[in-house]
Amino acid sequence: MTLKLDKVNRGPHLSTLVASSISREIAQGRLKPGDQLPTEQALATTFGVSRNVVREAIARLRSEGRIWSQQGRGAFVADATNATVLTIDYETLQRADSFRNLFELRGMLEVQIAALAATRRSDADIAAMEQALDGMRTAPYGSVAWLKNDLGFHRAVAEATQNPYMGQFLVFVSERVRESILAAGNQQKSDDMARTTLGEHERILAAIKAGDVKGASAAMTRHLAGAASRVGLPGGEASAKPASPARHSRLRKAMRGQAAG
Amino acid sequence: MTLKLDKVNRGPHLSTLVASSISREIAQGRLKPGDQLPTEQALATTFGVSRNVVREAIARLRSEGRIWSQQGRGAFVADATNATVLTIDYETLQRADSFRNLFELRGMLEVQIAALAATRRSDADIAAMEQALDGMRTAPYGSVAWLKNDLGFHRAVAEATQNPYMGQFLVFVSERVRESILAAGNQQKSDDMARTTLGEHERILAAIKAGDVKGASAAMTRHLAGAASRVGLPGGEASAKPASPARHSRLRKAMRGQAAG
DNA sequence: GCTTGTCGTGTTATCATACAACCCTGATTT
DNA sequence: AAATCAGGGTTGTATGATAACACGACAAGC
Repeated sequence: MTLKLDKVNRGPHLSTLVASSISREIAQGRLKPGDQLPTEQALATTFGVSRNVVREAIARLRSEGRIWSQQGRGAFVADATNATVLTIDYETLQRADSFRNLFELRGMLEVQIAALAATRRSDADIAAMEQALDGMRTAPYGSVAWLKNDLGFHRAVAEATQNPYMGQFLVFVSERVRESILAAGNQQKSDDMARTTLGEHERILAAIKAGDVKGASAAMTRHLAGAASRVGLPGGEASAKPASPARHSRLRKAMRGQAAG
Repeated sequence: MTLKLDKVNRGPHLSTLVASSISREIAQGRLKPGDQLPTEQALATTFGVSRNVVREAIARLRSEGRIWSQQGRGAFVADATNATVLTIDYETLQRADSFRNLFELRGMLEVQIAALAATRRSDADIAAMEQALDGMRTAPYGSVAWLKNDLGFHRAVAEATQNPYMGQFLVFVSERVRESILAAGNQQKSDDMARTTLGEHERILAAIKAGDVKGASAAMTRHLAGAASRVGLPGGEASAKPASPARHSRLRKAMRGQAAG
């Protein structure tokens, strides 16, 4: 497990290995923005693969905005801000602080989205939320169907903002959070949890239905606090509300260590 | 005259065209999750390109989590939630409502981030913000250096939350907003704007420095409202520019026979 | 001196072909 | 009937070749 990757470890495709190898060179600063990559032929020989595989890796990195290439000149490392895609790789997801940070981001989005949804929801949006809630009622807690409807509810809330990017971002973050939970693997189920969770959702729906902005965000905040405790996070800090101000120095130190990874 | 070359020629690669074509088929529902894609050979002949090009496109879509493939079987459309990357394609960016929606999302993030930053900022974070502000003071309004420091300020605020994902998401959204502004192409500069914008930033910094949560979010809200009016958002909207006439090259011929886009 | 045109070299973009690894199906064998 | 094996189809990889393009060197012309 200490071995990072040299030959056959992760991706079943050689192009994946080549791509992550180059990607790591960039992330760790051995290839700086503006630097020219070795030629495809050179990369092919150094990696011991065909030029075709190298090209697939390059195509992938180019689509991610990490590099750009021009015919006749070569391939160059792009500026970090030019990344056209937002991606969170699987490895960092498995870290405990990543989980907490992602959850915090999700909470920030959810609370604001709930407030916005309360002002813009349509009848169709309400119907979608109710349908998702029904799906949760009939499915066992924690089952695939339950999770699907849970996500569906939150997506319906996001779509009630009439802003498609809200749902897009929220689903993306939520899926990362879910993967992170699965990676941690510490979830215990009980009928009690099912009832509590359902009740939280119902309160959110009621507030949105009533057009109660403050009530919607408050209900969502409570739901997130409950969800946090259910997955073993220290509670109510999920919202954007300030928590204990005394702890930020210790927290900062922890974050500095992470930034190096 | 200052020559602007920001408009990069988006993907003159055949693999890019093939990838977005397949991607569109998925997005518009003609290819549903679980469906099997045509074979690489079939795609190559229908697109009129070599199988190599198709493979680069497939590699790209696979890295985005849109499809998955298995040797000996074929390639299949993945579930939408399995997407490992969040991407906003260039075409939708040019629509006026996309701009407005993105701006709204950015504002939601910024305001919450500012509030959180006011509770968690460190001395180093403050220093980074001040440095960015200095950079804005010495650069002409709207110049590359000015924009760089503007983004740097907001990134510094995001990093003051001690949550790396905040900066990651905010920068991503902000860059899309900026591209969207460039696509619209209607920005007028004045020294007045420079002073106003700087003042708004200074108030944000002061509130964060003082640990004033409500003040920080209020100052950020004001800044965003000002920025919105400066890019002509509230009453008038960013004009939707018609697509520039595509240069006629051999490449486009490969796209014929493809569903109308 | 300076510009302009041409050419050669190196690199990427694309094409074409071949083989290996693998999956699936169905006939053959046990 | 069950296990085995052969065959075709598909993706994964390798290899070689050609076209398009960039860039510097060099010579020709002013």
